[in-house]
Order: sequence, then structure tokens, then C-alpha cells
Amino acid sequence: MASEITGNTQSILKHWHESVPDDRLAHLVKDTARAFNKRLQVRLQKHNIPFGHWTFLRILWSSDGLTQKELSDLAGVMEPTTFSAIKAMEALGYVERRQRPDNRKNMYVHLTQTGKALRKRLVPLALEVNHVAVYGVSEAELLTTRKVLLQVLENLALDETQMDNSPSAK
Amino acid sequence: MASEITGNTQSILKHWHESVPDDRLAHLVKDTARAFNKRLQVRLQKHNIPFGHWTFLRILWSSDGLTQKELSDLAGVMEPTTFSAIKAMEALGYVERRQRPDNRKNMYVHLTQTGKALRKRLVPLALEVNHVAVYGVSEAELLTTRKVLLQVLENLALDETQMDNSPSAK
DNA sequence: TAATTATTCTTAGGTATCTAAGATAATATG
DNA sequence: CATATTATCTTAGATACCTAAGAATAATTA
Repeated sequence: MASEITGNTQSILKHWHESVPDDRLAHLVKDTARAFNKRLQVRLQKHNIPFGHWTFLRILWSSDGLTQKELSDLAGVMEPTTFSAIKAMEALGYVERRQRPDNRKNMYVHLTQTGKALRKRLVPLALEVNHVAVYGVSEAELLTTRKVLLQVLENLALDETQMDNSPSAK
Repeated sequence: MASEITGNTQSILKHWHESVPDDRLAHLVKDTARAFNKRLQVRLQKHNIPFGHWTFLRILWSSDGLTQKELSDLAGVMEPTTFSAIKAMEALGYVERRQRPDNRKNMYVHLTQTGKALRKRLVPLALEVNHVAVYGVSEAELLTTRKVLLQVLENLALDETQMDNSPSAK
């Protein structure tokens, strides 16, 4: 009769309170991302939406008719990931994949009515998670956090351009 | 001859500069976590260490001889994840799984010499990633960020205890 | 315009996670 | 102490990602 909780955000939390290694921002960011994902996932599950479809739906709601390549870039995933997600979503009737007469290479992805309709139901779930998450955090702190994370993302992107061209395996 | 970069942290970054939706901390945290993972992963790859083993090695280096269950809790993953990672690590000769005469249920995981030796080589890689990541970020900002992420983690953990007991769908 | 190069989609196969459920051992209870 | 419950490890199978490589098409260039 104890807690039936599966994802153990609890124990992770405990760990962070007990020892905050001041060299491991990566770790904290990762744990937080996992918790965010999990909270959205359980909400989506109640609507029978696989978490992986959310990413693409979100993009399509704001810009329908993109190619799979464009979708991949916006979602920040590789083409095969997009391919299989979109195929699954097509099978579920959320999207249609179309080609244009003037271009037989690109695949344009369009939402169906069903796909469009999901928006009203699902967006509030994500907003709720974000709302819950920032409870008790001041605007100023949030601003700083966002700024820092953006800077970190930028630094890591720079590392990428540098590392991937100089394969100095040490 | 353009950039041979596979993980597209670049395009994600661009997206964040173009539109910062002020309701989507989750999204930013997720992108940052992915970038962190990726940067460590490419470094580990040069040493032929799968990213998934890193998590468990790190824990074992500071507390050898834990059970698989304890490892799972500390790593924040489910038992089957730990099970297969540890099995693979056993096959590679990094760890040994032992049972005690007084307890035939628990599996105690011990590092081998090889496993212990990896520490000296791998820990610097993680430190480097963290170092690169926080370049140009002030101590004060970092402190705030850490505090905020911890608070967020706490809020999400609370949501977990609340949601998972009141399955009010819809 | 023909040949080469680059882009996009697709297939194949692998990693790291998960949930659900089986097996076995330890613990608690009637 | 026998039975029921709980805990841990394990198996099986799914999801969401990845890399590498093939196929088709579009774009470039010689």
C-alpha cells in the first residue's frame, strides 16, 4: 500500500538534496528533463497519445505542410526518427504524407482534421506541466535560468563544431 | 565539405534564438539535456564506452558492491534497465555480479580492476563537458539556475505523488 | 546535356529506456 | 509453521531515439 509510483523522481530528488556536486550541472539538467518528460507523458497517456508523437504534433500545429526533413530539423531529431513517427501517425489518421507533382523527392506532411483537433485537448496538458514546474520560482530567477540554459546550449553547440572536426582521440 | 555534424544542436539553438516561448521551460531543459548527453557521448565513444554504462560506472566508483535495486534507485532508472546494462558490463569485464550465502535474492555488483581503472580516464571527460558548458556563466547565475532546477524537480516530484494516486482522467 | 554531387526519404539494425508479467526468495501474518 | 505478501531479479516486448547505408530524385558543374 505504499506509493505505487513507477518513475522514481522521489529518490532522485533525495539524492540531489544530499549531495550537490558543484561540477555536475549536466546531471541536474538531465534529471529535470526526465522528470518533465515523465509528467507530460502520464498526462498524454490518458489521451492515448504516445509521447513521441507530441513533438511532431506541436510543430505541425504551428506550421502544417512541412517536409520530413524540415520537421526533423525543427524537432532536433534525425530523419529516421521523424520517418517512423510520422508513419505511425499516418496509420493513426493524424497526418497525411503527400508529394507534389513538381517534386517527387520531398514528402510534405499535413495534419488531418483529427490531427488538428488534438490541439485543443493536448496543449493544455503541456501548459499544466510547465505551470506546475515553476511554482514558487520568481520571474527573475526564471529569466536567469532561461538565459543560462541558452548560454549552455550555445557553448555545447560550439563544442560540437570544434570537436567533430578535430578528432584528436587523445 | 560542409559540416559533417550529425547531432544538430546548431539548428535547435537557432530555433531558441528566434522564438522563446515563455511557457516552455520543459522544452529548453530537454534540449539542453540532449546537448549535454551528446557531448559526453562523443567523448566516451573515443574510449569505446557506451553512454549507458557511464551512469552505472559513476555510481559504482563511489560506492562499489551495491545491489541492482540500489543501483536502479541511484541511477533513477527501472530495474530492467539496470539489469541489461550491468549484464553487458559484466560481459565486457567491468563488473562482477555476486550473491551472498545469506541472501540468494539480491545481486551485488562489484567493479573489477578494469572497471575501477576506467575512472581515471573517463571522469575527466565529464568534467570537461561541464566546464565547456558553463563557460561565460557567472557563479551567481549558476547558483540560481541550480536552485531553480532543483525547485522544479521538487515540484514535479510532488505532481507525481499527487497525480499517480488520483487517476482523474480527462 | 551528361555526369557528378548533394539531398531526401527509406531500410536495417543497434542502444537506452520503459511497462508488464514470471520466478524465486525473503518477510510478515494468521 | 504454513501461507500469504512483498521484494528482487529476470524475461519479453514496446517506444523513442540513434548511425550507417541504400535508392531515388534534384541540383550543380564540366
